[in-house]
Amino acid sequence: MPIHNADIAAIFAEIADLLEIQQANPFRIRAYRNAARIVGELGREVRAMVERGEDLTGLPGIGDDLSAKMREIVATGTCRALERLHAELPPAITELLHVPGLGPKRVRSLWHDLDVQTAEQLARAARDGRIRSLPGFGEKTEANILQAVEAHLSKARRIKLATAAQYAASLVAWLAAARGVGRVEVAGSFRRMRETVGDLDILVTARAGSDVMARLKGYDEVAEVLSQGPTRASVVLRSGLQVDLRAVEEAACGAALCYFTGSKAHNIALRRLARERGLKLNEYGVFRGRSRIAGETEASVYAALGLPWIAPELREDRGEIAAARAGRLPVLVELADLRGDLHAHTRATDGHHTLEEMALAARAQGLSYLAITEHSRRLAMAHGLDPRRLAEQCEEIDRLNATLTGIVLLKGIEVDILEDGSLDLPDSALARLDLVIGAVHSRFDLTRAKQTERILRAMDNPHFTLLAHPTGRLIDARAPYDADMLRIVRHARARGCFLELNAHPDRLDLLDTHCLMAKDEGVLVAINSDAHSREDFANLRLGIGQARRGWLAAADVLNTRALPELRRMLKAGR
DNA sequence: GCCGTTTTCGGCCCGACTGTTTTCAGTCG
Repeated sequence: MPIHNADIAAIFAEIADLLEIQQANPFRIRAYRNAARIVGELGREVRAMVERGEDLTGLPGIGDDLSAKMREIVATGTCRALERLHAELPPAITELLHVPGLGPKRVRSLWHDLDVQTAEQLARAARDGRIRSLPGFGEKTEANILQAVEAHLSKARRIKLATAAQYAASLVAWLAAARGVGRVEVAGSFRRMRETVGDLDILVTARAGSDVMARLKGYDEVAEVLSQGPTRASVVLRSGLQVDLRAVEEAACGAALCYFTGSKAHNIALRRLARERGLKLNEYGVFRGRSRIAGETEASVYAALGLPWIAPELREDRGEIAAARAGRLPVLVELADLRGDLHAHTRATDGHHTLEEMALAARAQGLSYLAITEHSRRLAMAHGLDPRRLAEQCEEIDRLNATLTGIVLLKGIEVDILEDGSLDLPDSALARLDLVIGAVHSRFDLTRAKQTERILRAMDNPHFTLLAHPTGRLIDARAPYDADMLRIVRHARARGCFLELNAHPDRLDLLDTHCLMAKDEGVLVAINSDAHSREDFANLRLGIGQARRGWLAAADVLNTRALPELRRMLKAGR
């Protein structure tokens, strides 16, 4: 069985959990957690690195021991350190660590004193009133545990960024009207534009005597108040979404925004940097001794640490601090840089609006060109186009382009890549188009070798220009198909093709790590809405967020080009 | 377990809130 990075990351995370329950050295635990994160976010396959004999200790936070364990896992599928821990601790006990409110100490005493090993046993013990008698526990704690484990068993998951945005908007408006409140900022993974968020972290600047904490409690979507103090509070909304609110004075706003935006790993790295300079960084500012030397703006905080401001999307401890120190941070692509959109549908297939309606909506979004790329005949459910209907649409586009101002429609197709790597329409039909997007919509179950070959072969078609939603994953709903993304990226480079970053909120595909890979390999990425209705162009901002997380600058994005240059680039690859 | 302008050992980010405690441990972000 081939070992993927996610497998290695899962083993390291499990070792960290088990060590935590054993109350091992916290920094040893952190080393494993850090390694799990590094491996999980790595664009390259560790397996391939091992096979090529590469030195894994070059990865941040990976030393001799962890690199040996990674090689062991690649070779055997497991590692002896984990097996040893399994012999010492019940296998399912790490699940308890993931119940909110339970940490290593409590899990340990629940196991030792009550023989609780699973979430189900925990719920039963709480219902039976057996937990309150344990030292350090009480009735209140027992009730909290019961509630938390029941919520845990009913699987409260991370929610998609676009969904979180809806909840955030109305809550922000509500809090902004509180007495004595200045700024209201949604921080956390939401601000870092992660594709899913686990909770909403909201920062407000507030004068003394502000009623913002009370106002949060009074929000009509609040189902439960988890904690509440003078400067921070946590509530759960009826949707199950947790909201953490933090209030600070204006002078600490920048430091608090840094702290509350994270990521945790980025914060730790910043604080280490501060210590190295004899400073202290916390959510109130940067301090030399007792005097605050920065904190009102984020830029002042970074400046005090000798760094330029770092965009939130980069704050994942993936090398951004070193890049900032070296003056090599990318100038990230922005929504305003997009000149056009290269993937959209109309009523001709499964879209909801006409050609003209889509064109006008794209123009209203500030775009100057829009490629119409319907599904091909294979997708019968979507009423995909055959050569005749495609030709008719092309004529309609010509007629429309003659009357439209400020926007140009391009002729395209989102053609199915069939199982053998051929395309669902004949070359004669593809030849007259401005661009051809190839997409995998079937047979997600092929082996890695076959799936990869299928896509490479499709790219070999001389008319192929752009690979749609390259991994095929649907966030939280469908895993990516198994394919060698590095080979695909390199083949795109060799063939003069491009990769799509599909901005649909369920897709956000390419992933951020693949954007980095494409950039490293010199392959341009097209940030496309895949719009099926006029409203969908708004999703482009999600794609921009994902691209920024992948360190892309405007020059790394295909559709930041003005139309004449874009046409030249599309032609060059064919 | 990692790492180095405090360097191969001895450090490793920092503070808020809760509940069970009579001064703080545990957990979380």
